[in-house]
Amino acid sequence: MLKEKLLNIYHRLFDCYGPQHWWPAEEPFEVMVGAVLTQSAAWTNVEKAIGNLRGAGALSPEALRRLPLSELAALIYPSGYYNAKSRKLKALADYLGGYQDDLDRLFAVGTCQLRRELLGVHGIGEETADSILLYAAGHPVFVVDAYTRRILNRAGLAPERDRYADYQGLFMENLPVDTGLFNEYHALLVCLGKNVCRRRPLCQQCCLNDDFCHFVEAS
DNA sequence: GCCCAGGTGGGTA
DNA sequence: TACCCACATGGG
Repeated sequence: MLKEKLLNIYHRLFDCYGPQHWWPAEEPFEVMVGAVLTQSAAWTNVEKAIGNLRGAGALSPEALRRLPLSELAALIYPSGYYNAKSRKLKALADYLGGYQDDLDRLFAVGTCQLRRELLGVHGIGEETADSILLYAAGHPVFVVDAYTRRILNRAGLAPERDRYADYQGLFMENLPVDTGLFNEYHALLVCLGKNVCRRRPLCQQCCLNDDFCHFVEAS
């Protein structure tokens, strides 16, 4: 029942919005940087920050390690929380140094161990770790973000406990464990979240007025 | 001027 | 474990 609902929602979203081609980045390291910078920030601001990094030739672990903290903060200024995020990017770059910046080697680490390691890095929490696992490393883990929670709650499919792992389990225990599916599904949820009730949380009123019902409640 | 965006870490009870 | 708060820019 739940399996069918989740798959139904996915197919409706895909039919409406089409493939999302996530993550919007040119290479895995850019995905990792973007995953940190997008924390509680609008993606348009993140794009500016990444553009600054690229323009400064700072879009590599080695360059980030070499760059003074204050200069890094200045480059990522548009993404907000620039002091906090510059420290986070330094921590990420330091961590990658332990793998000689060899991302292929890093991504070859088992999913569970890699996730534990990522969570041990300052500034990488569950969503950021999973975004890196899925969109940079290609491991089949489902990413849970604010949109995912809101939409699931609105659909009456909220798990018993309001915790990251419980939302994640809902998808991973009821869908085929498939990187491509998880990639597209999460991207489509974000797309729906941005297109519906953009200026406010999903609510009773908007459910009556927008196309949210079309995707979720009718599933 | 106010609200919010693809969160996380640290402190406190 | 469960809250609370700091962290900050830019678009609607």
